Amino acid sequence: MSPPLRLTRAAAKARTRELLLASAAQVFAEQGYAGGSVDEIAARAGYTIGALYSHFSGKDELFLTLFDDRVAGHLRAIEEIVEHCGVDDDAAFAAFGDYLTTVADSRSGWSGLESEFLRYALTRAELLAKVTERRESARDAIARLISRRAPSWADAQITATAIIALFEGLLMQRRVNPASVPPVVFAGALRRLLAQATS
Amino acid sequence: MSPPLRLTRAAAKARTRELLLASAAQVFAEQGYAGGSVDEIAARAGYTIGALYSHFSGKDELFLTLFDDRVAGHLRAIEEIVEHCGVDDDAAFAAFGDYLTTVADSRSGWSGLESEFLRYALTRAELLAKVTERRESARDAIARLISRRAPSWADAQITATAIIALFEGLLMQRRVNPASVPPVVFAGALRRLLAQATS
DNA sequence: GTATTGACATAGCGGTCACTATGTGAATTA
DNA sequence: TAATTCACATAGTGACCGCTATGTCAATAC
Repeated sequence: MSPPLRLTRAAAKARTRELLLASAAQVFAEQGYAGGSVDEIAARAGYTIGALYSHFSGKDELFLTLFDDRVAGHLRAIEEIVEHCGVDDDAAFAAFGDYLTTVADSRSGWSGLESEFLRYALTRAELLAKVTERRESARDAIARLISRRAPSWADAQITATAIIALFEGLLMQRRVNPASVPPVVFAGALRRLLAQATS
Repeated sequence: MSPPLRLTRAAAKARTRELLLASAAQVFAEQGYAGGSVDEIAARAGYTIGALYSHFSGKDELFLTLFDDRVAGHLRAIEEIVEHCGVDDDAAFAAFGDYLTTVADSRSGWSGLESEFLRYALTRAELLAKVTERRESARDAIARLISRRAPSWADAQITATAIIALFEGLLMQRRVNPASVPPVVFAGALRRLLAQATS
């Protein structure tokens, strides 16, 4: 079970990379993107910035890698819901609500990070394109999930956007004061957003 | 109509303060809280940092002053809605939706700023208390507006929190891609959030 | 065993930023 | 008019940060 005392070069490198990423996730969660320094990220992983820069081109790429992992996780989770629930919308929505609740419980440190990075990217066209692409893929996965109940694809996309917006905002508020946003709220708000508009 | 060529000392000071605040609002909107520098704020107002620091104790106070003005504006607007619509909930909600739409149109530069500052304040207890106080006063104003339709005051507060969360998130998304969040969405999402939960 | 590679460390560069100590001159007061 | 005040300017200061140039030594290749 314990790691081999001697790792091959490749294995050691992969391990270092993972340690750096885990450290970055921690530091960004605690101090934000602008607030977290690459020195601290490296130090907490047990390395120096030299190591960090031999694995990542810079702070941006470090964050984008974490962002990618996260989006990929969401996509996988949603895909599983779709496969598992088939055409049973109610079950799918319930499972999605549960998923959001779980994420809210376990990843609240990420709250606000995406929007901070998004704002930071606003004035950097290349970066903005990358962030936008990832956000849109997440949005469209949700839109697919709810498209059967929406009048149109465009409407499903807008509702998905609203779901993401709501989720991010609630997550932030939950971080400030957990008591004011019990986890069940996520599922409840989702149900209301998905209710058919009556006019 | 034109300002007097000679201002009294007090009038000149007040004018300087307003110019600095307007400049700060612009710079923060463009570059965020961390990203905007006090030097640039002073320069854009036509002054130097010496002037800025003779009016405000620092960057935090500058932002908090703007934040106060903003919250005060919201409270005033909501109060007007309450007074104007009386017990007619539908009219009040429609007016509130209109208000949100107007704000979305005119103040999208503010998007993300509050949550950035909130996160920044998370590790500064004194600052966090001030920000939280202002946010709660805004939340409670909205909660009062919708309390008649909510099963309890606590529920009204949670719904108000969700409304704020949704609004901030949509505003951010609208800034990234205005086409993806037409203004009418704000009123629509509000209506759905206010719909009675059916189970 | 010798040569080569490359993962990571060390030290520092250039830049920015919030904030301060101090100066100055015009408005105010007496 | 002479003295005083104070709004604002000038010129730093120290700290931090992202990033890079370069060194080192152990793992690998031959």
